[in-house]
Amino acid sequence: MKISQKGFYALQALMMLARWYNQGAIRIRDIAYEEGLPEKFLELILLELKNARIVDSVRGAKGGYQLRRAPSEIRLSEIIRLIDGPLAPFGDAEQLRNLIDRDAEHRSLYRVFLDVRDAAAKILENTTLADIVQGPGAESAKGKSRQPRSKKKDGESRLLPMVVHGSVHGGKE
Amino acid sequence: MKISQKGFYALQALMMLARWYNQGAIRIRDIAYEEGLPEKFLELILLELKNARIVDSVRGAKGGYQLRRAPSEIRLSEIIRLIDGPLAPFGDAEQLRNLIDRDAEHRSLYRVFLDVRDAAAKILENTTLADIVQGPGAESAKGKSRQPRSKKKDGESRLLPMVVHGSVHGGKE
DNA sequence: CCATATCTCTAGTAAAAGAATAGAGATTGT
DNA sequence: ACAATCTCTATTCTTTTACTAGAGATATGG
Repeated sequence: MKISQKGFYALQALMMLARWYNQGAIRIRDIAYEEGLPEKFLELILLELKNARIVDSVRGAKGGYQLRRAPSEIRLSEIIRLIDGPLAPFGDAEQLRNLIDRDAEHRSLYRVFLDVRDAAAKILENTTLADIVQGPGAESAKGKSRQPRSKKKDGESRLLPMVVHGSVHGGKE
Repeated sequence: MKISQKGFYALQALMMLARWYNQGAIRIRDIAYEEGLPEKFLELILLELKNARIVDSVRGAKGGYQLRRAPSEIRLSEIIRLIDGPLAPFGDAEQLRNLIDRDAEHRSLYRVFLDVRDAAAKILENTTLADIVQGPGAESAKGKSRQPRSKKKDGESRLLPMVVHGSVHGGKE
């Protein structure tokens, strides 16, 4: 199993959305800027995550993206499988199980591959976005509560809006 | 970590060499034929394995390849690292450890990646060629002794020589 | 010592995957 | 209406993967 740059971008973006869970939609541009990702590329990634029903979009002005489920309900395995394919280091789990049954000559090698994939799956199935972020979306069993995030200074993003005329858009204010 | 076709070919070839451990050199052509691998490609792979001191070659007529160490001394991790790179699903272990120290924002994600790589490493470091073959090279602690291999019928390979005028070349007869 | 078998080594190449970029279209807020 | 956003299709550039080709070096056997 290999996590591509794209897969890593997806995870970064989702971590950010998890931190802002339940606080309204965030624009692609802001995610790209904050995480330092190529905007147009991120666009495609978010679209893919949307089609996979992991995130939701709000279109038009004041639009953006948000998680469709709680961070604790989104497993890393799901994201990685979507973007980068099977967790197995060679082929996929089903294929490996078939080969273990049918190919006597290489059976034990395939078994090792399957063991590796099971080990990876065990970790990634049991880790959710909530486990790897701190912030609104973080209340799982495993996050040992690390450093609080640093405040960003104000640019033109909607992420830390001035209090001048209202709070964060999308929050049920 | 992803095992490429090339990596799989390497493992197949080495498994075959392990089965024939201490029984003399085997020609590229025979390995390719027996395992159904592209000969010229396998040539490059074996060369790489040779430069990495995993196999040894005998040049000239009656030449071929053989393992340089006992199958029980050749770990799958070594082969996979050589052909397909680091076992980590993203970057490599050292890089991940650095990022865990320095990148507070993504620390816990990197930690998960490192956990996955450690799990894979644990398996692959502890599995040797002896564990996945049956035959002369198989005497480890874990192989649960599976089916004996099927005999091949005689073509023009040196693998099952006629007893007509001498035994297998390279054996210390 | 020549012919043949075999490994050695350097190039090349076609296809796929990876990592974006571009731009027009659809929707919504004001 | 108009600007801000997401939506979607296409295109491009680079790297990696998976080979293939062929000349060179070396050993064996006769």
